[in-house]
Amino acid sequence: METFTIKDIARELNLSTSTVSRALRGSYEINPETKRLVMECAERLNYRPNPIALSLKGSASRAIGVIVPQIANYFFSQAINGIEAIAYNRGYHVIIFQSQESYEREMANVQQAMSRKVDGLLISLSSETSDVAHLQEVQDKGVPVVLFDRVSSELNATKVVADNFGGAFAATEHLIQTGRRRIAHLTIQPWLSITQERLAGYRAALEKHGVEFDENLIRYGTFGPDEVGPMIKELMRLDSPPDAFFTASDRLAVGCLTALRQQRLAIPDDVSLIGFTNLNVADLMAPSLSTVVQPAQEIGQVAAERLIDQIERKHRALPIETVKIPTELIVRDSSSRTADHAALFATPKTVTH
Amino acid sequence: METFTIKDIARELNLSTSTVSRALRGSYEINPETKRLVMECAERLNYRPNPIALSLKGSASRAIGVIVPQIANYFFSQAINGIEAIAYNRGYHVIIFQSQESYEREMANVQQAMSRKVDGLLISLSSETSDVAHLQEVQDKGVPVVLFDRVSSELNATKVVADNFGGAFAATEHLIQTGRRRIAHLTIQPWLSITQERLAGYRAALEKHGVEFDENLIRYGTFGPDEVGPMIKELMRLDSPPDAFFTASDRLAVGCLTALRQQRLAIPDDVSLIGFTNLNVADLMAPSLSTVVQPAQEIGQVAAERLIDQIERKHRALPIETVKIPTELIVRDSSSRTADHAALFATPKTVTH
DNA sequence: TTGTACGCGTTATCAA
DNA sequence: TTGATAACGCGTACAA
Repeated sequence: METFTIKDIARELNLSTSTVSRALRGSYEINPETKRLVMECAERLNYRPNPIALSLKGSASRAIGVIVPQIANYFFSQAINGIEAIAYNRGYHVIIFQSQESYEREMANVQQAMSRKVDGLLISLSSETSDVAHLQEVQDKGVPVVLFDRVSSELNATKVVADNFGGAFAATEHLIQTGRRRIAHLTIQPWLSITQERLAGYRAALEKHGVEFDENLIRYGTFGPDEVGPMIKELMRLDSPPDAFFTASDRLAVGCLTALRQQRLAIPDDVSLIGFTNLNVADLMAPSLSTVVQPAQEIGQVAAERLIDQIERKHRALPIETVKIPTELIVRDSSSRTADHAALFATPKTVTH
Repeated sequence: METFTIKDIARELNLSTSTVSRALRGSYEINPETKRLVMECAERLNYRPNPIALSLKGSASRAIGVIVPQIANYFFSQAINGIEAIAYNRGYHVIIFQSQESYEREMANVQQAMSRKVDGLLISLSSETSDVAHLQEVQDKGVPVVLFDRVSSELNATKVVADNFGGAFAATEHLIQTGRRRIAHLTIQPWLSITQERLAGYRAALEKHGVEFDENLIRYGTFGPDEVGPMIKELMRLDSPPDAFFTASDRLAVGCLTALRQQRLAIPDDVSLIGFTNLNVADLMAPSLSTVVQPAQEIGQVAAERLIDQIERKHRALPIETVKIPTELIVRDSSSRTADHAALFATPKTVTH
């Protein structure tokens, strides 16, 4: 399976490369018979245009750059899955970069993506990023940018996000409706768009139901595995400790559970509501936890669709908008959990040994 | 942050592009003063060589292709994370392709990677792949190939895999030592290297301890969410049903648990051993399940290191070898699980409401 | 020590 | 309708 160029076809047919090129891309006036010959020959030789040469020439590279903070994160890997699926169907390749939550590295990524002549850029901002000048520059060069999940209001670009407000609202309301009043909210860096939207949803639900908002129950940060424990301990030592937890990530959820276990603390049966996880994680956590499921894959798909739409109709002005993908609240109530748990941990009944 | 070329530097300094090129790559005899000037100017303009032009020129593209069956799979996303980390440190970009477990698409991926002039290829075979001629061709063109996780014995290339035999052996032996004799093994496609190695480890452990091997307890396949249930039901209806499960993937593990729950079947407390999951999943599954943890990230790192070593010392013949990365067996015994579980599901003691 | 010219694969422009 | 040529950015023989 050698790789043939336009030259090979030209030589084969005693034509010039330019004629072959025209025939191949169907453009311009050309002898139908010549065209047929070229197409036939290209088919026979399994000719594929060299994307590198195309990029160098300045035309489309048919590659899109994707910059995420971390690949090894269920949300992002699912999102990338969605992106890749759409990109593949529409004939694009995906070049992946990790910012590792570093602003420096994100800027380097953007430069590298540009120098690789990507046709468009899909990015979820690092947690360190507040200034978006580097993305503005990309746009200024005429390369479409679509933000997803971690977005910035300072950039005038299409954004695709989960309905963070709605998800947080539903989660909080559910907790309130099951009798909780002291709902701790463990979340990530306060300046991220997703953090703010979730907090807003949380507050709105409290307000609607006349539950007092208590700043002491909110914890922000990038918690390492060893930092969640002390934080939980601190919360539980409050005069009026939490009777529920609503966390902004599956990492925090797991950290929270682990901490409670290690400290041999208990919270009421159906209280702990784990927010914003991915569907697979939700499955694994079942039957113990309720969950707001993030539509990771769908976010990736929609973002990729929007980006490619923009790439392919650069001339027309496409509307810049923010697309909100709905979240899903999976509630496991006390009874179902107890039943599940009973089955899982019961003494043997079916098996003898 | 415009992008400057070698030409800009040449014009700026009234030099020819070739002089600048030489100065930049330090090669050849060149006036130290000129070199200094060029370097200084390049620094000032934040010059970055255009990778596209480099690739077209035929020299290194400083990109490596990574082909995996699925990105949205904990194992592969972690592996990619490891790959990207190493690649980044050594100045390479990662272009990702998904074969979606399709042989056709894997071949297309390989072609695309080649036409993007990757300097090397890292691949985990699709489950449909048995013929590796497409990879042989890549090697024949002088492009290094490293296989990881899902490898083929038919290709003479460096391979990086988990110690599947050892992990399966340890897991099975643990089950036997805790009194189990009817250990079901739920696994994936029988022709995959990893499947065979794990099965061999399982059998070796049985043999060592004089436990009879029963073909009826082995189940192969690509089980969808709805297929695990019936399979478990079937197993439990055997005259002598299993008293333990050893599964080859976290998906199967979760499917198995869900099925047991749904069917309200119970197996003894510390019996179900879940094999071959990734560390994060193991965390989530705790406290209920013992686990053989796959060193996904490390596999990715080692594979990337080997590949880049081969890329950068193409001239010397590097040894072709198979690297086995150890697995880790995390055992949760009955008592710890009970304690964990008690903390997690206990009636409230710390919280009043 | 430095400059000129060519080629990598392709497309666009202009001439035939 | 087709062919020759320049250009994209770079490295490198070869000439100066």
